[in-house]
Amino acid sequence: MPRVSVDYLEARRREIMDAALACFGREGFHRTTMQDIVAETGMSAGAIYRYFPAKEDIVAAIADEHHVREAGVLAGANERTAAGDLLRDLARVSLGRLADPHEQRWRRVTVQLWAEALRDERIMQVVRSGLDEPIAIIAALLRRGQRDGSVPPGIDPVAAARVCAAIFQGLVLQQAWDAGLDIDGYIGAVIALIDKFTRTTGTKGGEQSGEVLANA
Amino acid sequence: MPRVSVDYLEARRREIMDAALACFGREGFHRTTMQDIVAETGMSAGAIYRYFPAKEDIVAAIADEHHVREAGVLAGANERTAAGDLLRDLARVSLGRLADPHEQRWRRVTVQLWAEALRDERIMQVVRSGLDEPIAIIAALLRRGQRDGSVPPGIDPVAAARVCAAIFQGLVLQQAWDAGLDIDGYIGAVIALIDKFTRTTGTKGGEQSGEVLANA
Amino acid sequence: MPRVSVDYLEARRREIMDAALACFGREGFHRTTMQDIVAETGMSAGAIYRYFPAKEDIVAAIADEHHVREAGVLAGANERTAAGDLLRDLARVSLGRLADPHEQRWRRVTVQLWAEALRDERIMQVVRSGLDEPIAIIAALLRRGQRDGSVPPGIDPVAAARVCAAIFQGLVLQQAWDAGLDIDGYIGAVIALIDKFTRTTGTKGGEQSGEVLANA
Amino acid sequence: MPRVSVDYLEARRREIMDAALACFGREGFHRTTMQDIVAETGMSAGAIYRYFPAKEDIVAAIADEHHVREAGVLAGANERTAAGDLLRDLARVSLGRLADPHEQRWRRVTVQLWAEALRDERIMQVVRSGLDEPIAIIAALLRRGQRDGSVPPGIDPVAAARVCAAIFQGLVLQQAWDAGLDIDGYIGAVIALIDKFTRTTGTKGGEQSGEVLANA
DNA sequence: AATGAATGAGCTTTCATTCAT
DNA sequence: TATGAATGAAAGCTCATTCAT
Repeated sequence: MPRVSVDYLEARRREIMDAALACFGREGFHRTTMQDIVAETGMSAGAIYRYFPAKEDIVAAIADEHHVREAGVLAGANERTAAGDLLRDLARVSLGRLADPHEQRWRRVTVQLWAEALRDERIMQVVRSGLDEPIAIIAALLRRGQRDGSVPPGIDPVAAARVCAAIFQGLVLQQAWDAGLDIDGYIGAVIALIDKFTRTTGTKGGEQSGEVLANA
Repeated sequence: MPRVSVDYLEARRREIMDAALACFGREGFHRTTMQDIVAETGMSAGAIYRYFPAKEDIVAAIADEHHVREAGVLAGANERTAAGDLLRDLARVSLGRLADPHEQRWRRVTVQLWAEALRDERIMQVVRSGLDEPIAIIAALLRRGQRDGSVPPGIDPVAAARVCAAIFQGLVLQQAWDAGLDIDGYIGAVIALIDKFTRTTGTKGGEQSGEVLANA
Repeated sequence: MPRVSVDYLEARRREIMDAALACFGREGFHRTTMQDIVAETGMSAGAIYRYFPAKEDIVAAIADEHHVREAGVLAGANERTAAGDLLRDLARVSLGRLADPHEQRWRRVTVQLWAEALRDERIMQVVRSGLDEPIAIIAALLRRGQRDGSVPPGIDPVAAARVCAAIFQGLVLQQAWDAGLDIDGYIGAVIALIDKFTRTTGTKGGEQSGEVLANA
Repeated sequence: MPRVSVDYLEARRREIMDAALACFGREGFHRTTMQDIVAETGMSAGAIYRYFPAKEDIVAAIADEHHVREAGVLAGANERTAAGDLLRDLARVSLGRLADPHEQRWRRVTVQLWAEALRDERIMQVVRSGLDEPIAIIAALLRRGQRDGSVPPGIDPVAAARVCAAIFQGLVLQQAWDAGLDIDGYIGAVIALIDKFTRTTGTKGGEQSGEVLANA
């Protein structure tokens, strides 16, 4: 019989992660001290260690949550839509999400995680699967497009998928550096690129609604 | 009259920066201790402090050098070549450079710098000008292309330039995570994209030599 | 009218002390945390503090129990038996008791108490009376032996009693370090020593039964 | 080329160990904080960590030194003297050494090491060889005595050697508890015991000089 | 009465930097 | 000038104890 509800424990964990997210975004993982997180949460040091055995585990938990959030975006991408339409939708949704001010806190932490992955295998696995999964999905989508003729043949689908991922990553980075970045303009340029790259199959590319994806 | 020659001082500075680069690439800025750098150089702690007043200044010097190296790549890009050709060359040269094994050490440090910029204004200025300058150059190039009809109108040149930069940044990141990445494949996909995007002006896109740029 | 019976309270106290004994034997007083004891008992932290106001008091209670157990062994030693016989019986009973596997848990804790006595006056008093009482009993016994001629004159009875105590203490220590120690062999050597030291008064030393002592 | 002489480094290490010895004797290993040792040495925390990588290593170094000191006492015991004489000399020298006020600091630490051995394998090995080596030496000596008839047959030499070790250990413990203990009286009782136990071979036991042992 | 989450002082250890030699 | 031993503030983490529920 737990003295406090599972919800309560979850809420506490959330509080800590939110506080850590704020601190990490501000100062980075290494410059953020446990005291900073203690101060941000208003809890005591001991309380935090009840939920996370070490500072490192808070970072790992942040990395995991990051991954879960990113992974959700691509969840509906296997639909039977035309490749070009799907690509456009993916671009609109995944890039468009960066415009949400509620998500802004995560941008800076994402970049920190990229760097941290280089020296922490645990985080590397998380961020790498955060890259490999989208690449696999997009490559499959491009392969399908090549079969139905909407995507030019003679292009390595995986390499092209990497480019798509890069277009996403670059925006994350640029927006982390400059929160005021014109994301809609960026999306416009990306859509234009896709339009040129994929053969439109009836519907006009630039006017697609984003509703092909379930969880927009 | 200086006791030791300027060359000697330069050489020592280089030694320190090389050692720091190795350490930073391995462990990141924060996990690298001055003792690590001391051990890597074979010098004494005191000697290093004679060349850099603080650890932070070594990082800043690394950031500066990083910027100088990156900036060089775009130096010859203002030529009067067709926009599409120039873009292809830029892609080949700047992306192709990442394949050079001698440059590999820098990749991991570059990603570290991206993260570090978020909390160090000094580094932010360096990395941001490392982004803004290419964007300005490419945007100008695209604007020229739009004027001569080789680049589609109705696209924000700055936004499109950002996408180009993102394509570069994403590759840097992906290669930092996986040194064995297929860079040539990636370049192929990028060139294909450019081919679709720009109207070829006589010469066939995919066969351009990279010699338009001076310092390849 | 008490809510719970005295027996119940006693039983819980016992549980705690048993758990503490197990923990202390394993990890020592200082390395044992209250959480260890909580886990070992299966009770809550609060419950334990209801029975012992502080960790220190558990240690003190253990010390007290230790003393009570040891003191019992010598209880019947004032009998009017010949000094040599009594010494032999004391040796057999007090040393022989160490062979009891049920008592093994206490050995390691005994050594811990010896060390702890050096910095805790409360424990010092307990362990010192655990030494002084046997010394007084054995010294009296030797003095009696000197009067009746069975023990050599010209020997300080207290010093000799200290040697007897040492022979006991040394075995405790050696067995704490090595639970597989040959205790019977050790007892044999001690008996041989006593045989040489005391003049046998009719009965042959080595064949004495241990039943002179009441609580064997 | 070391900046400071080896002697200097040795001296610094000594200082730390002396300070630690004082602290450990006063408060035990666990209650002694690094700050205590810092204060006792007058050095800084960092300075101490230059000589010992962890607090545990100071304890281990103390244990090692303890062993070296104890081992020295038995070094000359393989002489061709009569077993009884050798035993008496061993008793006089090893027990007598405890009377030296300069050695008093070690007594309390010895008892701490006994307890610590129970939960630290590294220390266990040191203290156990500090027991096993004397036992081996004394057992050999007793075996020799049994061959030449000066020691009673039918006694397990190893068990008897354990008893001798116990007589030493017991005195260490009792003196740790009470620095004012009458050591000479104790030695007298031990010598009397040896006299009864071993057949004197010409010289009268009680009058032996302690000079049989080289390093008294 | 019992619980166990919370507290926070205090622990060991690290490391950028200094400065006597 | 170069050295590297020394500094000491500050880091991450622990754990005896409390007290709202």
